[in-house]
Amino acid sequence: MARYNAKQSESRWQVAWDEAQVFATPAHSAKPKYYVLEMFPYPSGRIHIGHVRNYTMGDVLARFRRAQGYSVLHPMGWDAFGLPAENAAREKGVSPRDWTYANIATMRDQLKQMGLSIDWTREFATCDAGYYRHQQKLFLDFYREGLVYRSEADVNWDPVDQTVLANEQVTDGLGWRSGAPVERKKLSQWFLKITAYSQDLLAALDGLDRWPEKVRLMQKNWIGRSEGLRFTFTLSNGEKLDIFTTRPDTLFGASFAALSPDHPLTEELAKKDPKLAAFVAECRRVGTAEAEIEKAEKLGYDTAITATHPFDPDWTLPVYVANFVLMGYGTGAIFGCPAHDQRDLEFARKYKLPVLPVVIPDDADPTSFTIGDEAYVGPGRLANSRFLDGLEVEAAKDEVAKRLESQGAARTVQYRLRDWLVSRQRPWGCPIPMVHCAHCGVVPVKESDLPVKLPETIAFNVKGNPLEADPAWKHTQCPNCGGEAVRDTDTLDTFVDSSWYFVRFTDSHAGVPVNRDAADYWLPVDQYIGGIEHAILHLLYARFFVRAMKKAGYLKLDEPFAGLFTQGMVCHETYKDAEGNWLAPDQIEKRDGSAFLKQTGAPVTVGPSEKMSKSKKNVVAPETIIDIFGADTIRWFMLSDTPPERDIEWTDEGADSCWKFVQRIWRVTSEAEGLPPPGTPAAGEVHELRRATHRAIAAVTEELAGLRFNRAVAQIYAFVNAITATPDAPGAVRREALEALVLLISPMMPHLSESAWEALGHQPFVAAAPWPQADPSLLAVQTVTIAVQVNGKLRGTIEAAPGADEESLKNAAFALDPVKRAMEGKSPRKVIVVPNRIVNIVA
RNA sequence: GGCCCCGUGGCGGAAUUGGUAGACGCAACGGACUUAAAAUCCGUAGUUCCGAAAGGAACGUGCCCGUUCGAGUCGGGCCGGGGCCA
Repeated sequence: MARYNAKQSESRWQVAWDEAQVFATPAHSAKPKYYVLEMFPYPSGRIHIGHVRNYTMGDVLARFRRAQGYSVLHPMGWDAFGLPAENAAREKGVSPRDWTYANIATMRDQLKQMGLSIDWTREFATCDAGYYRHQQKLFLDFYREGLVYRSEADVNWDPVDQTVLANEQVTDGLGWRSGAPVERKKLSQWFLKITAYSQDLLAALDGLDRWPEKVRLMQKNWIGRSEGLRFTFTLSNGEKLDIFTTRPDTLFGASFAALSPDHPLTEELAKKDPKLAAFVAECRRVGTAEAEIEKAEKLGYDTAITATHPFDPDWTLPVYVANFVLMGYGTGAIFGCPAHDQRDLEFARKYKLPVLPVVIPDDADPTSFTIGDEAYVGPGRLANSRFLDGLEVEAAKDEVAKRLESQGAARTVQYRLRDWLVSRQRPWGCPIPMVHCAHCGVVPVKESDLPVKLPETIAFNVKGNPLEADPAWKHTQCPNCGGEAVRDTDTLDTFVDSSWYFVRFTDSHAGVPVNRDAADYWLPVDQYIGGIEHAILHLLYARFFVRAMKKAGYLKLDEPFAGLFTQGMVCHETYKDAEGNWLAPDQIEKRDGSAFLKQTGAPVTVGPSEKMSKSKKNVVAPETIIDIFGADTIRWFMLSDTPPERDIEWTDEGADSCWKFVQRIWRVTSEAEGLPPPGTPAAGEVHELRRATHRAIAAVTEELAGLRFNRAVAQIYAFVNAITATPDAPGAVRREALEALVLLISPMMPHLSESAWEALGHQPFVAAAPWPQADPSLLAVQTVTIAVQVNGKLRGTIEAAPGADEESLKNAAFALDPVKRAMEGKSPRKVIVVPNRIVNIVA
């Protein structure tokens, strides 16, 4: 019998599926719908192994649900705008458009070689004008709905590259490309009003019961709801200062008040105080990332103004401008209680301000309790706080709020979530469809003039944003007055592109952003699969977008993704030579458990397994694996052993063993001679292989439905072992087993299973064959093995019919030799019998 | 610092959710087939101790304590690793 030739078989079936349009999804179907989606890739150039893992999982699910009788939508597209294309353009002198589309062509080919059951008729790239024109329309609709606004905002400014940087592009205060110190700069920017949905985005998390708890928690923390009190200080210069605090209970521990450097009052004071102006400028030198501000040394500037304590007209607090107070949070002004807030404490220590504890832990002595280097933020009772003394923290908060409400204070809810700044000073993105007119101000582009297309050629030999430097593109007429005007030269954050692509897939060719019928039918996505790195931003933005699109009349949907699965990364051992240079796996050869450089035989240090990355060279190219073993082998590897949410380690041995298993299945299933023809009933035959078959069907079905691919794989191994262990099973039983095997592996190893299906005498396609059904009568066990314990220690087992009565089980247990030995000189005090499980004799 | 997750053979991992710990796979070892190798097939295998052997005993899921007839699973405390927010 010939070995299975994966290469020939795989390309043959890929062509056949394509010609027969097996995976094209009809717009309408009487079947129930199932929308499975993997996070679409950025077209970086080649598929990497993380993509393989992600798309294999999605494809298994798509094929499984299709076989179960669902109408499955399983599309693919390209998250095609973004910085790498600009870098390639700058470095290689190609156009970002050509570079991107060439990458897409390569990667599409690679995905097809994986045998993914994708409806390619729905494919699009976000850099297609046919996609982003609709995004521009959505932007204008959101503008009309009041969900888009323009505002001054602090940005991280790279003075060398003359560009705005995202927080992630700033490391240790330096720009990631230029290495220059980043400055804070104010620019007029476009915002999406995600905070209009803070409460809804938070509350709706509870309903996402098919999301990982971890992701829901991360989103919850990100939205960051906190309840607090807004009240007013009267200042010595006669002004009022609004304060927000989550700890009104600590008001008697206050030792200062502090303003943000960006507070309007600060700006006003700075006009008359050059030293303060200099201090503010100094604060702005740090980037905008909160973590960075947090890490920076706490600095303050004493304004010489004082604030009157709301409960004591004779008690005044110094008012500082402090670098750690954020204008974006609360009112941009705080009162500082050093004893119970770490930042306030650091500030107070530096400026020698009093630190008075007012909350005493229950187990501490109020007279001796002092604060050292750490603020006390735990529970306790109030002290040193006049009328609050003795109250618990929560009661004290209430009491303060109650008393201050008469002075105009209000209990308020504050969120950490900020509005979404979507302006990017980048040329390879979706142009913002707005025009700036000297007479009319900011004017939306007319819908009939959409799309605002990117220029055909983008010049990269300029400082700053090439769109800004392109007069032909930039200058236009005002849609309002027809006079001279300029386009907004910013483009949208690429997270906007990925916030609604899953909607577009429901009808990628519609002349409007959303075909309402298709969207209503297919959405929400039933199962979304992708990396945990998108747990916060992408998923939160998509959730917001669906709400905004609903408001604009496009959708009736509440949540975009009913089910979410976050898969783990693919890792590999790392290698270094004697000089500490990283080495690639294909440069290494292993002998007797040690590693050597292939070329020279020099010893190699084997390091820990880490996420595959170019910098550590521990990458394995999927196309190489597919070339050697075929797609089914790499797919099987991605599903085996490691639970899908955990990091998986790629090993050559593992790949070999998957390849061997492909061949084993081929051997087992291609021996069809002597079997009765397809369709021969096995019902009525009694054989242990029949029971094994139906147990396997039941188990694999359950594991696949729960996305526990590694356990499904283990069940299939066990099933194949059962088949080879019973070579003389009756023909009909054997046929039933082999057909079940082919059907069960078909979502995971689609090409092999088509070939095996054919070898078993069937017409193509197994990909269109229905999922096997387990016969419940064959799942019932014939005998159960019952553990027998003496004092909780295992002493033996007994075989019994399921549901055997307690008395006979006890008798059988006591009859066991090891039990007799263990019971010597003792008498049973109690016997616990758990039906079908265990007999435990307590002596 | 707070919150959350994880810790099981040489390795990846199972364990019906409190009931026989180590399924399945990798690596290893023994055997069959072969001139030989590869491939394949059959078998062994948690650790330690006793025994010539058949077999038997003790220990065993990061550590300590607890609840229970019974704990990988539940509770408390610690150690180690990771994540998110500070």
